[in-house]
Amino acid sequence: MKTIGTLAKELDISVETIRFYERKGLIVQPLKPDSGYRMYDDTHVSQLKFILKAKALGFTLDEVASLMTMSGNCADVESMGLQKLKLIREKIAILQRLEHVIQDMTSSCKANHDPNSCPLINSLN
Amino acid sequence: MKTIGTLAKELDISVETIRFYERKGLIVQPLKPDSGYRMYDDTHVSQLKFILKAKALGFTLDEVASLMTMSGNCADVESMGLQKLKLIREKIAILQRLEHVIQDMTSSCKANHDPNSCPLINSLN
DNA sequence: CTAAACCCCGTACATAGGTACGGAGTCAAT
DNA sequence: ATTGACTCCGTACCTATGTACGGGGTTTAG
Repeated sequence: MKTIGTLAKELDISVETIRFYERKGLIVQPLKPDSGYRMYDDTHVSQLKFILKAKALGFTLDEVASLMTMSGNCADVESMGLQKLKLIREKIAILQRLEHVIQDMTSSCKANHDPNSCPLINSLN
Repeated sequence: MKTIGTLAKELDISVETIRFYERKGLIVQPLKPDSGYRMYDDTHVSQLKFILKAKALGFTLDEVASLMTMSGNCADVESMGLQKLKLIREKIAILQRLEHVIQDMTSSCKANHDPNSCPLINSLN
């Protein structure tokens, strides 16, 4: 059993973040003995690790909450994963188009020798 | 000379957005004759188009503001473009890693026939 | 002339995911 | 027993980019 500060240090997040997740309903408030202090055990640790991993995969906190209640239904989980995958691929496509546009623009800057004009700016005009 | 509503419609943005850009210092408040109404001409139109194009390339409003004052210095503009390019490429790399991870996870969901466990959830635990 | 449509300004609200603050209670070490 | 570190709670604040509201003045069409 550890206090919130110890847990926070262990997971490398802030105390406030843990309390925030609790308020959001992502984790249940743990037992608070006489002291009134939250006391956490390994169950809480793995719950929080789950949240952090899912977050790292790009799931929003609301989605993480869904994932946690969904654990029984693999099909639902898969569908959520596929949806996220679609979103990720769309984002990649957009960014790659931007990459090319800006690549071209900066290349023309590099090739430019006219001090009185900037091709990048010009292409925005 | 057009009023703010006409301009907004022409650019397909809201009146509030134009006023917001003005407050942010991206555009200068235009002349306001007797009526007190903002009156815009083609200069304002092209300024706003510039902003919208730069925004579409992923520049933040603060960066757009810099770009607008930077127009004389092509090297500075290029450097900002390159910086943005770097950021875009980093984002792409992260998303591609995520893409593969989630792809693998959902694939193992599809291959799963155990109704009592979900590989995606398991890999988060 | 009147009513609808438009514009003014300042301010509050929205999102997502936290972060910070302040006053009070508790715990651990000396 | 005191001191410093820790925790409690509720609430306000933060970023970025707008959006919405409300009470008032203006313009324009009929």
